[in-house]
Amino acid sequence: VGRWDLVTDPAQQLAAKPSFPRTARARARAQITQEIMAAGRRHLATDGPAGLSLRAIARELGMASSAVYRYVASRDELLTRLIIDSYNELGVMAEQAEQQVAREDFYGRFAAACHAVRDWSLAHPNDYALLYGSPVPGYEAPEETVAAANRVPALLASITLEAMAAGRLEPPADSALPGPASAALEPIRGYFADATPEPLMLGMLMVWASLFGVLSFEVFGRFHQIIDDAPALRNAFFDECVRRWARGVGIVAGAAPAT
Amino acid sequence: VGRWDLVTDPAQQLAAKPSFPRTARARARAQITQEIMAAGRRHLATDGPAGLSLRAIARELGMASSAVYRYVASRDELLTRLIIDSYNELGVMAEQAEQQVAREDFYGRFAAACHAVRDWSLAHPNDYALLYGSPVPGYEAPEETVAAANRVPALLASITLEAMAAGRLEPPADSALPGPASAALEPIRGYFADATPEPLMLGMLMVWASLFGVLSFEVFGRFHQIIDDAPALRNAFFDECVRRWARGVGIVAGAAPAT
DNA sequence: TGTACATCAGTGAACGCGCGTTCACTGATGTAC
DNA sequence: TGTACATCAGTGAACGCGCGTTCACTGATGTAC
Repeated sequence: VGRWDLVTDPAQQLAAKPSFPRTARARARAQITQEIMAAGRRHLATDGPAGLSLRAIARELGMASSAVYRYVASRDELLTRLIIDSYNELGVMAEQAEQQVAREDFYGRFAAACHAVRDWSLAHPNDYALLYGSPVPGYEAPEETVAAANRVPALLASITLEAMAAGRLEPPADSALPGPASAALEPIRGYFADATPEPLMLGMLMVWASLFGVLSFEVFGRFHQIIDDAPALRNAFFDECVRRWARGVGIVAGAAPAT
Repeated sequence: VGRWDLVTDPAQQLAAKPSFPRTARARARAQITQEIMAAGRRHLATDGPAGLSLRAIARELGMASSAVYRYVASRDELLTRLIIDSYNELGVMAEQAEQQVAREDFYGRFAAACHAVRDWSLAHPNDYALLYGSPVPGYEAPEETVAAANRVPALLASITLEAMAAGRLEPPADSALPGPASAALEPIRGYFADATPEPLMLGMLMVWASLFGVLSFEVFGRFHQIIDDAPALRNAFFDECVRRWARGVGIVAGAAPAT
């Protein structure tokens, strides 16, 4: 199914460092590093990325501000690590939820992934803002982040592509893309099999963007006084969105599974 | 067409203050106020909302930092005014573009509005971030902003509703919403005529969210290495998005205008 | 098992910077008679 | 038209706060022989 599965395994990333700390020092180091990250995420949650401060973290952990530099090279490096962590946490959430649905229930898998993304986003609004909100001024995300960032779109795409391979996509009556629109997809063409129809590729991109469009609105409070705040109703609204997104790529709820 | 036209007229807002400055003092005041706002937007553009600083603005205008307080009560007040200004600028852009299309060309009007929003967003990425990016930590947008914020969704909705009234909507085969999804729409029901089908209302919300979802991705650089960076191709991609959004609410390109 | 040396965590002071906001004050502009 | 008073713009110093990062240093932990 192409290059989508380039997605890095978080376990693999950790394995880059010696797999388990042997000495007391190494163990302490691992633990404190984690405490720093956790404190960082807590600060993110109250002050936003611009307010993330090494000094504040040091204060919270009861150490001198200079001591943090034993664990983290700079504020930007900490940001990068927090970003990668969050992307992976979100990705794992979505992948696990999707795994628990019967393989041939493509709509169910799609919906499970979307809902998992939403649940994580609502539960971690500031981590969400870090990933999908305004870029942090003066901070340029390094390439290490892209693999983690791709997990969710890769998951949604692979569900769709598997459904297509299984002949279970209800082809939406989309005519071929006009030339320039087709050319616009050039950078990602390599990710897909040649047989993948371009309108479907475009549909997948739109699903991805729309999903995070709706979630941004919901997480950032822009649905206030527009959609009822009650969680059950919000959820029902989102359900309808999922249904339409799925339909947009030809995945239809309740389509007869292979018997 | 309901309450959508509650939208405040920016001219009206200005008219709250004496319409035209008579004395030299008043004229100077108006001008300097505008310079402060302009400098504010420039700073927003380089440092983001969290970096908006009254001192920096004062420095840029060559005045003492305390002098700014003659014009602006606080940093938050300045933020609010910048937000309202930006919303109105964006709204005016979209409305003007939409106005230049023949009234019975509903798809054209819809597309013109979407493209105008996009053009403004790409031209003013940091103003865009202020309006549609992460909320500014510690800042709560006051109610005065909502009227201005509603201009764009109101415009898109009114195009759709006019098309419906003109019998020019190709009704998408959407079944009625399930109960909870229907209940979720309660807060906005009053904005629409009773005859407005609920799936259409939901469709309009999704258009709104998806539009800004795609724009956030584009403005914040998340399409980099995914969609070709060439402006013409980006534009073609967006065109396709517009087509699908329009179709989602039953507005079809090239549908025969009334003859 | 014991010792000598290297590594590393953590300290506290310092540098140099920025911020929002207040306050007492000067001097110019506007207004009422 | 001229004068007396009120209004307002703008100053500069100050308060109290925060930040990232560096540096020389102490003392504990790890390692090679």
